[in-house]
Amino acid sequence: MAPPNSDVGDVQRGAGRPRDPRIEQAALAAARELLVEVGYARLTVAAVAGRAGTTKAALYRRWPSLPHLVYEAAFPDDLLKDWHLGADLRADLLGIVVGTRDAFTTPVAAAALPGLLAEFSTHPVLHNALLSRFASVFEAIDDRLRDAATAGEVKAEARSEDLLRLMIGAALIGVLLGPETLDDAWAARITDILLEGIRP
Amino acid sequence: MAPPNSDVGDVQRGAGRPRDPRIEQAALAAARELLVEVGYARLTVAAVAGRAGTTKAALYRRWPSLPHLVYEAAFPDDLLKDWHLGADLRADLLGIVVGTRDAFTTPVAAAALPGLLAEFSTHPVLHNALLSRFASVFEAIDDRLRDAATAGEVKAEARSEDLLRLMIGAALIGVLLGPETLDDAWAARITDILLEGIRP
DNA sequence: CCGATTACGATACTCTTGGTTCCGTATTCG
DNA sequence: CGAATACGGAACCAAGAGTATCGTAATCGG
Repeated sequence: MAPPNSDVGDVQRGAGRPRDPRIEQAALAAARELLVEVGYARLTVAAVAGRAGTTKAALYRRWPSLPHLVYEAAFPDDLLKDWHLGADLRADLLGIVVGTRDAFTTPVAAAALPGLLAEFSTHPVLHNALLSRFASVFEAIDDRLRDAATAGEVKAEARSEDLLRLMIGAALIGVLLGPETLDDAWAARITDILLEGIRP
Repeated sequence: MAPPNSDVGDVQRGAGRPRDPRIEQAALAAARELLVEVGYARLTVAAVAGRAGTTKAALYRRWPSLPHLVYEAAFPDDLLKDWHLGADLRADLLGIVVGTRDAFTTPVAAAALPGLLAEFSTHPVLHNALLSRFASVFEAIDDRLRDAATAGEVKAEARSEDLLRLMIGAALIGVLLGPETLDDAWAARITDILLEGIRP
């Protein structure tokens, strides 16, 4: 299970000189900066190492490849918070839409997302890592929808997985096409469509 | 305006030896095959040239870069057809959902899409080229929605751009997560959600 | 304190690949 | 015929991912 580390990479040390923890942070910070400055395509390991004040070897000691580093830099563990579901159904759905949008429209996330999506076919580990980020969301929305169904608020056949995919897809398309249109009014409109779409 | 060629690349010739038209076709076919066989990440120019029975130079004479070639191979002009909108609104929307899904779940399109999305930040030309593929769709759905609104079938505030993005996003997410779930039942469910979501 | 182990910075290195250039030859236009 | 362009073939260049080596530093177990 490994200690409270990240989704990817890293093993456990027993003896020998310990890793300098400041390097890990410096590397992630450098990657974030460079992602925004030069974009995913022009991001090089040497540049990250240089800005972090270390060397490529130190980075490859921590991450198996550049995409792994980028993933951890752009999608830290706490990116998706819990949204205290359970209040008004519309508020709950809106919260998920807004939360997904916010997670994707961070400058660093927006810069990293297209490139990472492309790497997913080559690095299934990363694919699963990002998916697992949404696992808790899926479960939450699934429960919430079930409750709403028994309460007669939504159709019984409504599938939480359809709903979640529509939400994520809308946010993703927005990022790929230009996040300037993803304002709060957009979130409200999307939420309304989806909510009305699953009412009985 | 250039002759009836493709969205990207190509200029006009006046004198000199004409290009062998079979090379263009052979290259596109080779690219399609290799995309499916090895994926976008492992697709190399040399491999395409080799399988097409020509050389890199001949390819770079036709396309400014590998992504341009891949784009033309994976998203030919006739990929998105018109759907004879105007009948039943639900049938029209379902047609768009199914059409988008089909366009994205082609083996070659599914293999090329993630990689191309990543290149869009580096090659705005490609970005616009793919977007223009949907321009006609957008216009058609916009008109159709306006008619439906005056007929009282949908809300007046319903935005065709929201609808189209939800459709494309859902199909895209499906491809990125695994197209095996995008069957006709899926298309029907998505269509129902969206349709009910914009009813008055 | 000692040996084993691992990390560190620095550097050099290998290998792949996108893209360019040059060659001699072939084809078309005017 | 001459200018222009394409062709296959091959060499070439530059960049960058990832690996390896070296001398040094830090930590652990004994």
